[in-house]
Amino acid sequence: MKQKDIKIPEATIKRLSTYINCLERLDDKGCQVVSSELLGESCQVSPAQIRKDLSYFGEFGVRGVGYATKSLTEEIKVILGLDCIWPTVLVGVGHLGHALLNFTFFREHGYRMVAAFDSDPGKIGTEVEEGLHIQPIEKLVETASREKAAIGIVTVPASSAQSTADLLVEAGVRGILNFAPFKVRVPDNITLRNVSIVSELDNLAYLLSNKKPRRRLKKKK
Amino acid sequence: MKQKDIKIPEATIKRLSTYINCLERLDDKGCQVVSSELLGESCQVSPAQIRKDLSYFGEFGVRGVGYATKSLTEEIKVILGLDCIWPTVLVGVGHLGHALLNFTFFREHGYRMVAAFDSDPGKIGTEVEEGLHIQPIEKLVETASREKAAIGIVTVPASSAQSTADLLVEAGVRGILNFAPFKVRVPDNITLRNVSIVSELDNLAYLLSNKKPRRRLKKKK
DNA sequence: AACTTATCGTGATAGTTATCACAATACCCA
DNA sequence: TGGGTATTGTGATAACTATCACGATAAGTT
Ligand SMILES: NC(=O)c1ccc[n+]([C@@H]2O[C@H](COP(=O)([O-])OP(=O)(O)OC[C@H]3O[C@@H](n4cnc5c(N)ncnc54)[C@H](O)[C@@H]3O)[C@@H](O)[C@H]2O)c1
Ligand SMILES: NC(=O)c1ccc[n+]([C@@H]2O[C@H](COP(=O)([O-])OP(=O)(O)OC[C@H]3O[C@@H](n4cnc5c(N)ncnc54)[C@H](O)[C@@H]3O)[C@@H](O)[C@H]2O)c1
Repeated sequence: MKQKDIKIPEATIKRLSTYINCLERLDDKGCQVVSSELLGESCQVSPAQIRKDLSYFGEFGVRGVGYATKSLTEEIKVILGLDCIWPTVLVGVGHLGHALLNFTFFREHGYRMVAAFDSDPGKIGTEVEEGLHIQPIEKLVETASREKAAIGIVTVPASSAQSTADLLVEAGVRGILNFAPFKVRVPDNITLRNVSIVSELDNLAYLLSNKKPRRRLKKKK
Repeated sequence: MKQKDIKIPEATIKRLSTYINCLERLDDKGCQVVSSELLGESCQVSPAQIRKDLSYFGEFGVRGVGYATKSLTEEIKVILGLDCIWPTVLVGVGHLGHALLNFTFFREHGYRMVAAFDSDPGKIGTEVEEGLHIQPIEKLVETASREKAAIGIVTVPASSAQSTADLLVEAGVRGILNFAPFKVRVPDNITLRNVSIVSELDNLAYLLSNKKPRRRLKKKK
């Protein structure tokens, strides 16, 4: 095991999250042991990359054999902090917010939606999910801090993103996942991640418009 | 202007997409000219990074002055291929698909949703957006190729992601944006991008569980 | 026209991440 | 029990990306 506190590449963390998925699927197929080669095949990552990623955190495999599917899954969950429940709140129950609230995957993977807020009076009280009623934005600080929400998801329009983030910080959340196309500012001790679906599509458009049939990039100089 | 065909960092492309956003907001505020410093301030990127990103594609600024807000916006759109319309189809009109279809941002930025498909007979014919009716999945190849769809968005369950991607390829799309948590395989000449919202949250969970109050990362060795 | 100021464009440099290659070693079987 | 095989864990290396520092230069000013 390497020592703690060396910098772990962000890309490694992203891959670990996908490994869990692939491992669970392989486990469903009856695979009790996986090699880095097989796992790599299944999640389209090179075997060496997988071993390197894991080696940042310890030794989880058996040389000559591979990794025990179930226990590796658990180990990775521990690494990512998914072995506990993260109380989460969502602000802005519009189209996207509604989709996220109904995304069962989250619940199955360590996140618990403890409250949802919106500023539209017409939406207050609506049940968006088993036992979860939309609350007025004015209740955010009170409710979120009472529920000890650790994560806040922002799905309000860009123009309200900053004020929403401010409320979440006031309520004591430690991390914010922002879907609005606006770069909000938060204090240093708050972890912020932006998800830009538009950028993903734009990236696709870029690749398509610059890909001439069969052209190969990578030309040096 | 540097020569074409050198490798552009993917991160650069992602940033260019966000620059457009910030530039449009600055333009709304009446800023006709922006310096890399001001733009950097607004989108939380270092001025040097912005200049470097742009320099991959040409010289767009005026030394001692800055960049003309409007024309830089247009230039970046050309770089990303957003100066034309991308006919796009979406498959799987569930919670997420519905949100994406109603996301006006896309329409305003060069993407035109030309068709939406689902396998649920109960959904066929429903109007999801001005003039856009859900079609049966059996019509995908016919409709998408007739409409010359270039991009396909996959929002079906993971178990159907591969077969959906196969249909899109058959229909002649050139790029696929996949939201399902399954690594689909496509031919070499198809551009594929995966969007993993779960990974984003997991990344947040990781950062939160490893951040001790006030600890500073970056310790060497 | 020379001088000043602001800010760009970019080569050089530092830092980060991925790939490679192989020593280490657990299991299997005779 | 010892030799063969498969597959890990990791140091070294290569590739990529960001940062820095400064020369270049356009516009305004005297
Ligand atoms: N729809 C998508 O597919 C999609 C994709 C990527 C990003 N986004 C971004 O996500 C955000 C939401 O998108 P959407 O399509 O769901 O929009 P939407 O208009 O459907 O939903 C926004 C919701 O936020 C609520 N709201 C507005 N101001 C608020 C405030 N100050 N406090 C609390 N609630 C408030 C509104 O009442 C509404 O219910 C936007 O910033 C959008 O750019 C959406
Ligand atoms: N909801 C979210 O916020 C969210 C977030 C991230 C990723 N995702 C992923 O996006 C996908 C869709 O999620 P969702 O929440 O919208 O699910 P959903 O069940 O609400 O929607 C899936 C839709 O796909 C349709 N469908 C199923 N099989 C199909 C097929 N073979 N061809 C065409 N249509 C088919 C279904 O009829 C349904 O309408 C899933 O893979 C999910 O993991 C969802």
